[in-house]
Amino acid sequence: MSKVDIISIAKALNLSKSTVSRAFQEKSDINPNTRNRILAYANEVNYRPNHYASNLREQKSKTIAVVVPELENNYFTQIIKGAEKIAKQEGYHILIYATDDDINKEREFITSISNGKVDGVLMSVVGERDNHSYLHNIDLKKMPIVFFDRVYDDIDITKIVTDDYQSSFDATEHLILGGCKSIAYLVVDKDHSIGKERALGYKDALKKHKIAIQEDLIVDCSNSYDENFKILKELLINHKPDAVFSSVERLAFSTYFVCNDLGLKIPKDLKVVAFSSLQIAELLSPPLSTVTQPAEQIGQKAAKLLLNTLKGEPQDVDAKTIILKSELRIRKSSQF
Amino acid sequence: MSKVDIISIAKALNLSKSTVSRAFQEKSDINPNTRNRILAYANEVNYRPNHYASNLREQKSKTIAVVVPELENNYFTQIIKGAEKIAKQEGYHILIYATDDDINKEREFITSISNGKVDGVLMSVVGERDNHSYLHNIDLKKMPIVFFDRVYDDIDITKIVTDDYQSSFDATEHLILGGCKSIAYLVVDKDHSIGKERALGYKDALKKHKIAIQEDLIVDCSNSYDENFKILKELLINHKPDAVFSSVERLAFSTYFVCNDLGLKIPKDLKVVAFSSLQIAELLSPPLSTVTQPAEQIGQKAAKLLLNTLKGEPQDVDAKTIILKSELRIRKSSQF
DNA sequence: TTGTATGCGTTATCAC
DNA sequence: GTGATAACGCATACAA
Repeated sequence: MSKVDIISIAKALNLSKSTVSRAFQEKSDINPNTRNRILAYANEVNYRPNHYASNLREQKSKTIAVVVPELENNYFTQIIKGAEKIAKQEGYHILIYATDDDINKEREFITSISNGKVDGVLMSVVGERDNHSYLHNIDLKKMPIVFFDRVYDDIDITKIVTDDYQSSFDATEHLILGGCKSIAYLVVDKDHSIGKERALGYKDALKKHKIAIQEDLIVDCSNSYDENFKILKELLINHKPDAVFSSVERLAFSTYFVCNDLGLKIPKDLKVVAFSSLQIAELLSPPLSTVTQPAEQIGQKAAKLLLNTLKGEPQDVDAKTIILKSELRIRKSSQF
Repeated sequence: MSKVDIISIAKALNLSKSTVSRAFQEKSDINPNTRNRILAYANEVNYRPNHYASNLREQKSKTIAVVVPELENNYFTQIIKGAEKIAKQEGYHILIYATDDDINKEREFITSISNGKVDGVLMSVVGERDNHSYLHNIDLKKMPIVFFDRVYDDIDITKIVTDDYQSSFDATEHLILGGCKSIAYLVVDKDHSIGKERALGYKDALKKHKIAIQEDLIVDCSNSYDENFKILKELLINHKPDAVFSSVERLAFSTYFVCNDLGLKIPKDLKVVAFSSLQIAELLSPPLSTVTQPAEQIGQKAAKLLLNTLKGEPQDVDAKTIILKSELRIRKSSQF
């Protein structure tokens, strides 16, 4: 199989390579006949335009990156699915990257792709606590970024978030109205914007109902499954909360495991509500009450905004931060 | 921010662009001092090598594609995670594509990336029934492909699979030994290599124990959740199997939903075992017995083999098809 | 060790 | 409507 490029095609057909190139462009003044002749021959010799070359020439790769904290989470895979759907419509491909909540990985990845690997980025960031000044070295005109879900507030770009404060407030109030007096709040990174927003909703709901905020019940967990198991076991044994509200899906799973271990019954001994987009929440034992974010919609919206930017359409300045609504789905784990 | 490339750096430092270029290569006879001088300046002006250009020049993109049937499945995300881990070590990036079990999407994607978008591909294919002759037009020397899990038998490339026949046999025998006489087998695409392998294990286990194979109990499902719900409801009502063995995770979920709908109790009224890598299988109601494939390991192995090929290392001819072992994890859903 | 020159395969700008 | 030619930014063979 010898190299087949526009030059070899041109030679075979006694044309110039410019004409051949033109045959593959949408809009160009080329004779329909010659175009067909070229297309037919190209098909015959199985020609594919060379991405390396056209990327260089056009300074774009028709690829966008999606950066998420973790892949093994329905929420993020649904977002990716949503983004992919939109991207595909426009002929874009998706580069995936999981940061595992490590700011170094985030920085290294964004930096490494910042000159010609992708045309733009959708990102849910690692954390605010960490130093994300590396972003100042990125030319956001050249490689636009759209944040979703977890964002850096101080970076002035388009952001898609959900109404974390309100959902959190509602979920907490739901527990209070059912009679809970001692509600634990689980978080992975207290200093993170999302953790903070959600914590605020939780606290304000407590305040509204005149329940004292106990710092002992605000539990900062880790990324290690084993550590979390210990932390939560300690919580349930020593502080005996009557409910757990988890701002992170997997901490709810850990809570279930700890309850099984301790012989605690959900919801009798402990109510549980969690941020989660798990599609089989209904099948858990017991079915898990969730704050479910519109994951696929987030992915679609984010991708649309990014692609609009890439197309050079004017940024909708009034909509720098877009807020989508989550849904509180009450199931047996928080039944009274 | 004016354009910063090796030429502008060269000018600023009174060097030639080749020298500057050399500073960024690992092995090149460049004076350590000049290299440091270049690196320091490059860092100062925030230079990033241009991927478009170096890709074209080197005819590689340091990117591999991972093609999976679906993203919203722990099994595949774990595989991606495994592949990503290996890829990252070698400085490769990952392009993700979900085919949604549509051969057209598979063909279009593979074809579209086949000239310079990626250096190689890891793929779990859509199906055998479908015409996959498009692969003959792909230059597998130029863009090597490694199949995993679901493969096209007739394409002679490296494949990573699990011991589907044996796992299926074991799972079925487990149900028989517990006293089941009427075991339904759920599959999505009967003609698919995996479906066939798994069906064979199921049938041979029945044969060994002198249980007649009933075609009515071999149920071909679809990709639509609603359709599957109907199909399975019909199965449970009209054929009253005492066990269900699902070759696909999500069909087990559907079975759970149908049982809830019909008021059937698992495992009392129906035992369930399924191929699944769900990490919270234990938390389902009831905990789901699974045949669990070594997902992350598959991803790692596949990536390693592909990267070895890309490095030009000799293919291990004895290992064209690598078989990894799955694990039967018996939980309450198939307890007697 | 460094500089010069060339090409990777396209697309775009001109002429014709 | 078509052809010649110049970029795109980098990496290498070769010369110095």
